[in-house]
Amino acid sequence: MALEDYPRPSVTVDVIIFTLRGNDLQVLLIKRGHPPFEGMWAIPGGFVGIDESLEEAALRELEEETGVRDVYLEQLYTFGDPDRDPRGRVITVAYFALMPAHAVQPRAGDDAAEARWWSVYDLPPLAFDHADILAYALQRLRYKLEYTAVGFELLPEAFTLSELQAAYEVILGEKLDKRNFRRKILSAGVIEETGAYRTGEGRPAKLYRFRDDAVAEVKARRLFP
Amino acid sequence: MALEDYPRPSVTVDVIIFTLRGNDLQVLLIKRGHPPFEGMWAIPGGFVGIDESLEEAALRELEEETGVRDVYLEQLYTFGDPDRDPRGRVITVAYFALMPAHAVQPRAGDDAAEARWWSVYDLPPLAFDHADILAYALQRLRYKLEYTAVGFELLPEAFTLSELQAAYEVILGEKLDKRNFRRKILSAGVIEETGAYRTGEGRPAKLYRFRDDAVAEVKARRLFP
DNA sequence: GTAATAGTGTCTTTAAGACACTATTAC
DNA sequence: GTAATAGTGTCTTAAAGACACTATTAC
Repeated sequence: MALEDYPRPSVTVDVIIFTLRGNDLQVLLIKRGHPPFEGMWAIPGGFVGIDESLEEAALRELEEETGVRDVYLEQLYTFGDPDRDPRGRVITVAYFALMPAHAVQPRAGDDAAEARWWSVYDLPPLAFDHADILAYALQRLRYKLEYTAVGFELLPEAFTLSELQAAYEVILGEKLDKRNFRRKILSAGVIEETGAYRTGEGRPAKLYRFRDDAVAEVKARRLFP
Repeated sequence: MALEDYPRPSVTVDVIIFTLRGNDLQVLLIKRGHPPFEGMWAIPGGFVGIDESLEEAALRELEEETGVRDVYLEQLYTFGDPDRDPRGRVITVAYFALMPAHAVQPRAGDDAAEARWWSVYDLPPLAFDHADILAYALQRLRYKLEYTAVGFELLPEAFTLSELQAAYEVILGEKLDKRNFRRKILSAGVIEETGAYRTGEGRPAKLYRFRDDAVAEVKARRLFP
């Protein structure tokens, strides 16, 4: 039996793009310029080219929306409910991306009337099943934050420990103890001083950078030894 | 632009079916009865029906190969390299399933000449990119074993602590300390005595069962507090 | 000096990891 | 009794979590 004998679904990639702006965790959404769900906000995405890998398609969409290519990108999950798109059978492979806010000025792509950042804590109604996809992406981001060093992907190259702590607090949605936070992050050996300081109100703060030679994954505590 | 204006790939699901047999971690493979890769071993799978969700397709494949439906099933990853299938563009959504060995007698499905269990530690050459998929599935299984209770899905309803420990050892590929293992698993509160004993050679052993009301996920040790 | 933010140390509790012997059964 | 397997406890070390004050700057 040949490939053509089976009905083929359409396949898209959707890319949830997270960033930190103004001490808030935000996500890039586009306002749909065409039906279905015209005028509603949606996760940016598009069809996978027939000669393009899934990751290439995700990188292409990312670049179309943000002009940026060199960021953290990870496959999240594949959503394939038969009725998730009113136009027909569309399976979407969701990715999520992390980028520092300064790196990017959002642009509206072809199909979008408008593109802007939204706080993950104050989202508009979303098209398709995109609310579910975004909720899952946020859960995964929080989870990874706790046992890997992906958090640094959201910060500029140099940052203070207070800024880093604030980033963790806004993503996790909880307050952290300053002394424990510093002890743990410094003993993990994943950051180093740049030698410079950030001045402003109050005492100047040491600037740090992420060490990309650092082994950034911590062994989960085993449930069973 | 309508859906039909974009070229559509074929979409399949592949299901990596793990079990424990004879103190070995094994996986169900089928011998391909048709080209491409005719005569080679492959992960069971098939095309997604046009009105079928991805999970339904995976459950259907699972049932075709094993006759079993009510087992642990989890989406693993979606593989979509443009040249992973010589017939054309085929994207596959991989799932993995865990089942106790006694539950199942493998059956060859339509496309398969033969189906049998293989030790994950002694696999034949595999068709397509299935060696990569299987390696990734094994990595994920080991990882999940350490911080969730999925391991029980591979065991019969009642088991002894020695059997449970042997299962963990064969999956993780390392020896575990008996006293520490028992202390940890009992204090986790995820199993309970059935009241019965297993007799055989040596001292009879208490039988346990998994408590499905148990909260079976342990907080990973945070890299950052 | 005041306001604002950076930076620092100790104690308690909990879990991990190393380690060796006794108990119960069939024969 | 012997062979075979089940079952049990303690000590040391490492990390988590709770907790409050001093240091440095701009004004």
